[in-house]
Amino acid sequence: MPRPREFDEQSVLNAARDQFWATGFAGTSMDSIAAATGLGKGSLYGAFGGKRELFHRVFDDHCTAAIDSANHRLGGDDGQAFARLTAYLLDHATACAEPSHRGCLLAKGTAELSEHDEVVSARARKTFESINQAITADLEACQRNGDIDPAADARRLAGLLLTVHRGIEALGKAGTDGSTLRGITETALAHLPRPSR
Amino acid sequence: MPRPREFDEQSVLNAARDQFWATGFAGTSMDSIAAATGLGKGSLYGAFGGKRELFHRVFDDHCTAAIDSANHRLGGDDGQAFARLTAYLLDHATACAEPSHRGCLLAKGTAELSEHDEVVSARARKTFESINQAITADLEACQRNGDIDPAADARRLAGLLLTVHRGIEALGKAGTDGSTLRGITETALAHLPRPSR
DNA sequence: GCCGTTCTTGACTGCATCGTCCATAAGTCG
DNA sequence: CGACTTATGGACGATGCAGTCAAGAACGGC
Repeated sequence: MPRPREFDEQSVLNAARDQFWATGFAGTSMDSIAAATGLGKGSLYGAFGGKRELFHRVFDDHCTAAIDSANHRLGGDDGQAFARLTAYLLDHATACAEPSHRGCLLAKGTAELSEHDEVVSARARKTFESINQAITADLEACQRNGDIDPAADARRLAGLLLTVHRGIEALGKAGTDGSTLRGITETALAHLPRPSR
Repeated sequence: MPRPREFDEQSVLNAARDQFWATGFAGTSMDSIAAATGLGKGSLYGAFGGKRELFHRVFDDHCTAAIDSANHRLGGDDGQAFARLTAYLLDHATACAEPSHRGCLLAKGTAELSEHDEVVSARARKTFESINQAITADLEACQRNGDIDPAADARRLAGLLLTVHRGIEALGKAGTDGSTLRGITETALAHLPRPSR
């Protein structure tokens, strides 16, 4: 019985995400989002509630996508676990050095809002934890494959690699070049404990 | 012959820094800075030029302080280089987990503005490079002291440790607890190459 | 004491912004 | 077809914002 929505919710969320991504939360106006999506502001407020709620929604979707990507890229149990880990981290280093790379919305949003918005910080924390688990599972597969010392604590190593992942993001945002970022990633991978054999 | 300034420039800069630190560049108004310092807006504009110039000034001072701190904490050549490095990184991990820790202005400013402000990104890049050099020098001292494999590439290792340093900052902002952050730091230090002896 | 120079204060301008409201359009069910 | 429910789009009000300006205050030199 209701009148159906005329817009595609997902594409509106994508447009909003791009705006927040480019100019941050405080730097983005609802008017600019309305202009970017073609919607009237009434529709925006009616559908999403307000600026903060809209951001939460976008942020949440983005975190989910990041977790899915990590699980997808690192999952599997076919003897290629170490190669997958290497590719995951090196691709990230390369992507972070792209001039067009806007920096992870996860990082930007956390930096800007986590201090004042518990919703954002809790979501970021859970996201990091999920990515950590994905890396941990991959490292455990590496241990079964004989690529990593089975005596090592996979979870601690995963924490270190996640930290490097986030640090690469931070350095990339300052414009550090891609070969440097890849070199750092390679150094991190090279110093993982190998089986003593 | 001119009328002298009534305010202390440094304390005004500190107040402005705290405002930017707490609410970011876009989220901070010149009115709030004026209120925090007690100055009229005319004085602010007269003394510093404008919002962006004021931020640049604050950011620059903050970067200088970060570099000085790294040099001071890591410098020396007395056989304690490894202990200094450990303390530098562990203290940072502890500080990042403090609820009151606002996250490094360097990280927040870079995340928010580096994409659109070449002055900020260039300054951040130089700051990272300077800290990298301080860590490199310390690692070279470690090599001379026999704490690190002298065959290792100190500069590459320093890049990795700087990345971990920045990554800790990012995780801390999401509220990761201190023991986890210290554990990651310890893991990073533990996997540095020791002399083969 | 007087003058010129610089600082201070706060009012002011013009514009951006958040969020609301309402008249209207577009559907659905009976 | 008509009534009802929901979406739309733009105007609107209130507030906030960056930056300017003018009138007066504080100082050093003469």
